[in-house]
Amino acid sequence: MKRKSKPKAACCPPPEDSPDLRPTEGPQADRELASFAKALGHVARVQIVRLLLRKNSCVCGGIVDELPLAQSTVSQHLKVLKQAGLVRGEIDGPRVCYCIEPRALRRLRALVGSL
Amino acid sequence: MKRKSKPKAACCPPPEDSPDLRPTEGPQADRELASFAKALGHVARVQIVRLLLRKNSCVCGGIVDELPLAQSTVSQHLKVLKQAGLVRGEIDGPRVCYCIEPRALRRLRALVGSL
DNA sequence: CATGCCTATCGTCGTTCTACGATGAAGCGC
DNA sequence: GCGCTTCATCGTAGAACGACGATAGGCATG
Repeated sequence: MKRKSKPKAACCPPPEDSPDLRPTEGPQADRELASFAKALGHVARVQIVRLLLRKNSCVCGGIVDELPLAQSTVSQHLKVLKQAGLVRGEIDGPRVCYCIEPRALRRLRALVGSL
Repeated sequence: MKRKSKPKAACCPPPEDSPDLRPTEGPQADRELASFAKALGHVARVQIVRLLLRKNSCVCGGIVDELPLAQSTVSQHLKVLKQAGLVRGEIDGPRVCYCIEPRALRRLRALVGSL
């Protein structure tokens, strides 16, 4: 075998279209929106999200190659995105596969749409 | 006359529906989105935006009464929102009338929608 | 003109963010 | 097992943020 021990077709789950019943207004929604917005409040993190969307298959730390930032800095940005729930990381052997969390993205769109 | 010297029906312009031709991707769009997101990356500022939307007529510093923050702090948050282009302030006699900038909001929705 | 209200700005203090290099932990291949 | 790659974490330094009180300016009212 060349590289990957397990092919593991996709670490990123399919879109899945559950309706999401949570309200888009009220104090809780405000906190949610602020949290998402804060996570996206840095160009590097927006670029990471865009990168993960473009290659809908998830890139690992190949993100580092795309950004003019040190590996540790990128790792920190990924941590922020992960804590905000926008991104998920899955361990795949020696590397980590990051991908967008579609539910969070839909939630964000709903919250922004409510403005 | 009791209070206001000029009735001045609305300092907030009508919705106006110009198409907005700017792209929703690319480095410039990333910076824009990050800038908007940063401005909304604080609960108080989300609440201010929601407040200004609810009373579509624009409240002035009555915002201070609605938030558990000092007047100077609210003023700073308004400044951030204004610099991000999300909000506009118009001087109306002794007070200042703030209102949402609909174009910015639509732009934000478009940018988030492109994710 | 003097007073009072409303707002912006200044100065400050503590916290958080952003970036980096260095170090550590985990897994794969030889 | 040994080394290599990959990623996270630590420690640090400088910048930016968030909050406040105090202060200053603008504009109505008296």
